[in-house]
Amino acid sequence: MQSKYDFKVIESKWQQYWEEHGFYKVTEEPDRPKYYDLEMFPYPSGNLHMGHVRNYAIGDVVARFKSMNGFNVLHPMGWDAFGLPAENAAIKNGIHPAIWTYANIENMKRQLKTMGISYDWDRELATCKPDYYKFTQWMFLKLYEHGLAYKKKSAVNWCPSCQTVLANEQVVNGSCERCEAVVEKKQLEQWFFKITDYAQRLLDDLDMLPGWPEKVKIMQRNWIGRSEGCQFDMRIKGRDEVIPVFTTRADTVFGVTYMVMAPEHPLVEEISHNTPQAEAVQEFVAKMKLLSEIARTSTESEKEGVFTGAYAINPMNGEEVPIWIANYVLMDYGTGAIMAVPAHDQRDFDFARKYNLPIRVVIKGEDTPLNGAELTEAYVGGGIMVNSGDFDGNSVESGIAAVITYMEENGIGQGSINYRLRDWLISRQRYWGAPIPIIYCQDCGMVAVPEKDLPVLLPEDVEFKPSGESPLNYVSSFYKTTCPNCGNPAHRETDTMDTFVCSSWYFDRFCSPQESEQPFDKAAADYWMPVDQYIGGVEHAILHLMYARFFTKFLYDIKWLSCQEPFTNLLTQGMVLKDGSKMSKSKGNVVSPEDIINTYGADTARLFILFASPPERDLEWSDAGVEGAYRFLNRVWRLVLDYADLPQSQDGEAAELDEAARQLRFKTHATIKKVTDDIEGRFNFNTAISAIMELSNMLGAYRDNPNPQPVVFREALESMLLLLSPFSPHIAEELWQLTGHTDSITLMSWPQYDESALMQDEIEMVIQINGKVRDRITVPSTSDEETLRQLCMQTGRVSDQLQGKTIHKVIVVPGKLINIVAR
RNA sequence: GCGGAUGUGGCGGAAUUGGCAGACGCACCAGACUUAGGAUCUGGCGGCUAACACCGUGGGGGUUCGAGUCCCUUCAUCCGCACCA
Repeated sequence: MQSKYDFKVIESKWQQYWEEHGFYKVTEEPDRPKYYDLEMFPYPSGNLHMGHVRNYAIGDVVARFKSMNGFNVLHPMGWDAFGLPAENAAIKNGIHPAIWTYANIENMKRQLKTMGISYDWDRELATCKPDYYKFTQWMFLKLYEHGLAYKKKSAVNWCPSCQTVLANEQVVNGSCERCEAVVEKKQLEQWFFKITDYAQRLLDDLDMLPGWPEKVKIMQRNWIGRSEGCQFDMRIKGRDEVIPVFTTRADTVFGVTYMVMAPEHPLVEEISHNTPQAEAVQEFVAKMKLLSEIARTSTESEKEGVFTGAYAINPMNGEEVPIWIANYVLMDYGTGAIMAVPAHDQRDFDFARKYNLPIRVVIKGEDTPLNGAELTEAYVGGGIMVNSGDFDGNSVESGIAAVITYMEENGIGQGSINYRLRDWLISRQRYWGAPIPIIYCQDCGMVAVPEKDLPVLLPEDVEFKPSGESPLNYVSSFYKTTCPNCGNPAHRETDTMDTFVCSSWYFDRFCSPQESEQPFDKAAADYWMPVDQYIGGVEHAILHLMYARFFTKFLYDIKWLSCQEPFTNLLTQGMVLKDGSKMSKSKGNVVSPEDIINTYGADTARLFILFASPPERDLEWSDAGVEGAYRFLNRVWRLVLDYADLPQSQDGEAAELDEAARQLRFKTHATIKKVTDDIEGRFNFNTAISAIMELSNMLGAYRDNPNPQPVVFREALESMLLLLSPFSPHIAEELWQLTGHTDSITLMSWPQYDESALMQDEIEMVIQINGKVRDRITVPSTSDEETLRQLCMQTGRVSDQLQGKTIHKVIVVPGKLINIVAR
């Protein structure tokens, strides 16, 4: 016998077998329970990395496990194939993004296939293919039709050195991730999706997702950032305009001593015009414009501002207060202007102290001074309203309600809710994305491309240069078109869509990826959706998962989907680390999955990565650990080959089991139970694998038994292979065949444990004295408490320990321990 | 600053409901087989001990017959958000 099993031969043999027999192809079967198991599809960067391996290994265990448990499992894979790296490669190396992308997909698919994952490759999709992005454009049209896609002027990240717009993700600490130039803000006409219309539902429905990690839900809640308060108008002294403000602290409205507008506020220029402040205001506004978003809004940067020369009137008490502009007020939250209450808001307090603005206390807490000058910091706690006219005496809570009611009754303002969530900017001035299907006609204005004209195809012959504009601007065959309304000359929108748009509905497409007339077949989606288990990195906790939820709700509203949430259960896997930090080229600590699979095989790679750590946690890569996994599979190999010629299992029980056989049978069924619970209940694959190792260890020990009982042994061996098969499917298939089976192990049912095998006649119990383990006794499992009390006193060690002590109490935990409390 | 997570042998980790701390694996040590071993098998392996005992889950305190697990407090590391009115 060879000392090492030949994984190369075995793995390619079974991969070929599965493929030839169409093992993982699925169709809707209304009579069977479905299970949609999905891993986040990758960006085709060119090579699989360990994070992918971990992601897909986890997903494959789930798929194979569910399949063996009778579910009709949909387990597809595809490519998030639009995106910047392809275009950057084009700029740098002169390779067309499409060629680069498809070559990468080819290579990654090849690598993925060597992993032996149970994908239905017939459903493979790539978001950059016209048959896919046709429907990404369809999604845009539907949103546009329902008023949820709109265009507005907006500040975007602009890299002055690359001469291009950057996505938020490409801005690292205020600088361009590629050239490290400081990113500026630039005003551009941009397309947005009105995700804010769904803010409340996106927030509320998080409660319908018990299968999501609490961490992710909290992050989404914070991101949506709902806050309740009220909005009211401040009149400007001597002018007709009013400035609306939003506050969560209506109870402090009598403490307003100034107000602040964002420097970008549209009224700033108006109100400072013709005042002595005009010049200072213009200077300050100009200065702010030059700053990056980070430099402008960071908590670290000092608060700065200037007086506008204008005054506002507090509608509650008629007081005039100066209007300032300052860096700490943001144009895109609330109304872009605030009432400032320095006594009860730390930011206002800091600002007031710096510019010597008055501070008036209107909430009296315990031991807080009533004189603003004595405050050392803003008082933000609870207390009683003071200096607030008729409202004095109210608590913070009742005061907020009372002030809002008063405002509503007197037409001053009203209760209002604000969200931190912003609309989703989907425009990209890039080539390698789905073109936004809009046409501009001189006569008709903005016209949506009719559905029948989709897809708006990306032209192939394009010149790539970093110009700050979409390369599509320079392709006249694309740019120039005719108006679908009037037929006059018109031009196309040249922005393409953010790739997050493409990934917001791909899980729907997987249900029926061949559809050419519609994005997906409703019946198929009704059968498969929602995704039962979604698995991927936590880095997508907010953006991708929020956008996908938004799309799902929208598709539900327009009656294309019947589920309101796309992902019932979410597993966020940890990172794969090497030497304590993330694998990266710059650190030189990258371990290549392809090398590992070549050296040890896919079964070993999968087994190690699942064994080393539970899935949610970060995983420290260990070459020695991989060796260990490989050794284990070789032990299993030898163990099975040693006994491959055992007789087939017989019906019914073996006549009489000796003690060793009973123990082995107990272990077999205990392992089935443990592995099942670990996979199903909590995805703890590491402990599931360790349980299989224990069973294999016991089988190894049993080989020395002079009187082995073949039926029990065979049951143990076969159970071990079945339990191992979702983790390391190739070796399990091969050994299953070698033990005389003709059907693939993939088609077998998951083993069921026999409750009666888990019954033990005798159990070991721990005896504690005052909580410390002093002895153990083996007793019949049926012993009653009284018997146990007596038995435990009789052991030598216990009676020694009890010398000279009085027993106060004896606690019996059935099946576990006896604790004698003695003093 | 706010929010979240984690902290257990030399290492990765286990202990699921308050009940034997350290399963399983790695590394290491000893032995067997062997011309040989970086293969395989057997045994050992938290600290301190000759042994008994004692100590031990980041630190301190508490609840309990009993705490890695619950409560209070504190430290460290990591992640997310960050002037959100």
